[in-house]
Amino acid sequence: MKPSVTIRDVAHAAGVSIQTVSNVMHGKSSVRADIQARVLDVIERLGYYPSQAAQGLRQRASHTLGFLVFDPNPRALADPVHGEVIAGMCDVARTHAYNILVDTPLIRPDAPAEHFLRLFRTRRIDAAVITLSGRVDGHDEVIRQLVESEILFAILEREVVGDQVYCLLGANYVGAYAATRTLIERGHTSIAFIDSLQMWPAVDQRLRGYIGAMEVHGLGNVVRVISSIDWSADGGAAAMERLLEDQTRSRPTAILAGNDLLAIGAMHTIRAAGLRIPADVAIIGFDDFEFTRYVEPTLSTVRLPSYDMGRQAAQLLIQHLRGEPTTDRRCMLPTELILRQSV
Amino acid sequence: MKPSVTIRDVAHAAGVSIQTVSNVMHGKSSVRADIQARVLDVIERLGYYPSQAAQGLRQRASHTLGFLVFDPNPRALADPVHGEVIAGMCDVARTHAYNILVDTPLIRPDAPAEHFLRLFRTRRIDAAVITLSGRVDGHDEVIRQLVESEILFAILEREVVGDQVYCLLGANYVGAYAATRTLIERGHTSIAFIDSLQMWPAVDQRLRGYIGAMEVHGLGNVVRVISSIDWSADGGAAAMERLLEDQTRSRPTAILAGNDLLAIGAMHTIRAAGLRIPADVAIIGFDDFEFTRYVEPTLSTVRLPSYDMGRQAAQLLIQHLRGEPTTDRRCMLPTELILRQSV
DNA sequence: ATGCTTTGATAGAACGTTCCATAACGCAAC
DNA sequence: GTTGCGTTATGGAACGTTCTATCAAAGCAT
Repeated sequence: MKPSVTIRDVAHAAGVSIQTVSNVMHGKSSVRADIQARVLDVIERLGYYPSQAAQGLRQRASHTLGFLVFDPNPRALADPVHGEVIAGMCDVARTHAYNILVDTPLIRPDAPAEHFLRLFRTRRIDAAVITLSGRVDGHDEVIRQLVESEILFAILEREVVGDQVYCLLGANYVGAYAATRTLIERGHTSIAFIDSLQMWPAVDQRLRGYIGAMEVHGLGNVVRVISSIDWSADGGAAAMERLLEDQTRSRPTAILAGNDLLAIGAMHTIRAAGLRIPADVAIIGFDDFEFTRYVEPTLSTVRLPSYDMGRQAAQLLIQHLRGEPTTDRRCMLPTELILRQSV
Repeated sequence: MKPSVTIRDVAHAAGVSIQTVSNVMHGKSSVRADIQARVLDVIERLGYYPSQAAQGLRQRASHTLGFLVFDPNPRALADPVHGEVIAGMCDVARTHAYNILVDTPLIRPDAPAEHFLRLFRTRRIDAAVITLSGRVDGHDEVIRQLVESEILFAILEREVVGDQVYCLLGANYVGAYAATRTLIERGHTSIAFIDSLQMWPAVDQRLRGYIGAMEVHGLGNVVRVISSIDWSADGGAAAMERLLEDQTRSRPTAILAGNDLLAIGAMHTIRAAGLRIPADVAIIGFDDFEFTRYVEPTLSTVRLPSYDMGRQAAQLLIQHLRGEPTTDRRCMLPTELILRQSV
């Protein structure tokens, strides 16, 4: 490791003061044109890059945003949805000379938010995008601690009130409404919704969107909801079985599933029962997982704006950090209905 | 933002010197037990967290590893394989008090590696795990620049020589060999390999593993390779069509595909031709994409140790940074053959 | 020429930590 | 009571930058 070039070296080589070099780098104060050119030339020649640590120390800012996934599963970061969020954050961060740090916490039951808070307290990150996924009991407690710590963060798919909190929400209600309406417009009148017992706030809105559309189109009295025990394909398959076995009501001709995994499970059950998709039963999922494009028939779904959420969240946080005015603390981003063969 | 507690505050409140507090935090030099207890108590009470920036400045180390994806596609980070690597890195990093910074570069044709190098030069990261994916012409040039810059990094699925370079490789040869042997053991004698014209070093090894197994089992004269134009499912489907149309040779009864996307495309073609999987044609893919578990029939595949690669890479880099001896610069991790319904 | 404003350059003090060398301490041995 | 020695504690410098305030020079109207 060769000793690195400092601002002092540049100043000396260019025959100016340290401060002048700093001014040239930031363009804050005005510098005479010929001196500026000389300094820039020296910077280029010596290969000077300012030390991030020194800048951070002096400016009391790390110019780094965190992406923090609160999930006990160590592989949670591999979720493609998270990947899209990170990609969106990176895009925005890069244009503002910010960096992205990612982490999943070591969850200690007695202090669940400790690991996250440490990143703020040590001033490793200035702000963070936080998402709580997986089955953890302490979600509300974590949020409480984060809000209490007066830390700047954005949270995905959750309504949280706080002075320094931004909420990024997908338009789950609208998405489910549009999906349901589309099914109705195509002539379906018997449409069921596959829910999950495993809580996830965004899905409440999906359920409501489904119910809303049914009611508006005069189908409020045939609303039909069945719950899977979890978010797995197996759970979806089991729920679908119960739906088909129920002799008290006519077989649904269309399904809206709470997410794509439930949908894929339901598809297996439907075909195993000798029914055709979409001829006998049409189906729409939620989330646009990668596999929706590769199953047969390809699965229609409601796509969440994960990438845009990442972009928007990073944008808001950086604006806030710079003291620029930001739009509302609550930001809803549009979903997209993707129709494929299953409808 | 309330002013943060500094080491000076702690020292003052505990009636000791700054240096003693530092010693207590790091346990380097020995501190008398009663004083240690008193200092720890004050740290706890005041909520002292050392400033990462100040530590980094003084120690000339950021205690941060980068995960850098060289890919022109801004959403490249959303690739689940990358997600697994990140997750693995995070796990290891956390236990050593390191952090993970992720980035994709803004690729300037004249200076492709510039964006990465800047992260090192500004001492934002101490080392990095680098992966080059997607179709970029300048891959070799990037690697050349990185090696030349005498930077510490690990690279995935690529053989690179350099004093400060670690290569993390999946056992592609062995994986392909095992998959082919399994097919042969199940009685297949006409086995084709679907390759891709789009280069990707790891796949050369897969092809060789296939050929190797064929030759060892006396099938060297019926080796059959067909190339897709790219890594897409459509490309795989087209390649499979050509394979079926070829009247000069008997129809293959088993397929080994260069990756899962090619495999999924091939599956569509096979079924469209009225053939059954696996009864008429068995198939094994590569990479274990998520969708392999949800297609029908479920796809057998060779799983790469992405998560372990992330772990191992982070481990090696941190050891190197600490001056501890490391194992070989070239580290090959085992693949896993996952047999599902398609065989 | 004189005073007043503007522009450009600079010196010196922070920022919060760790490294280095030195000083104080306690205790046993002479 | 001095000497010697190992153990603990500390003061001051350094890390590389930016902030604040000051100062010199130059421009402009009177």
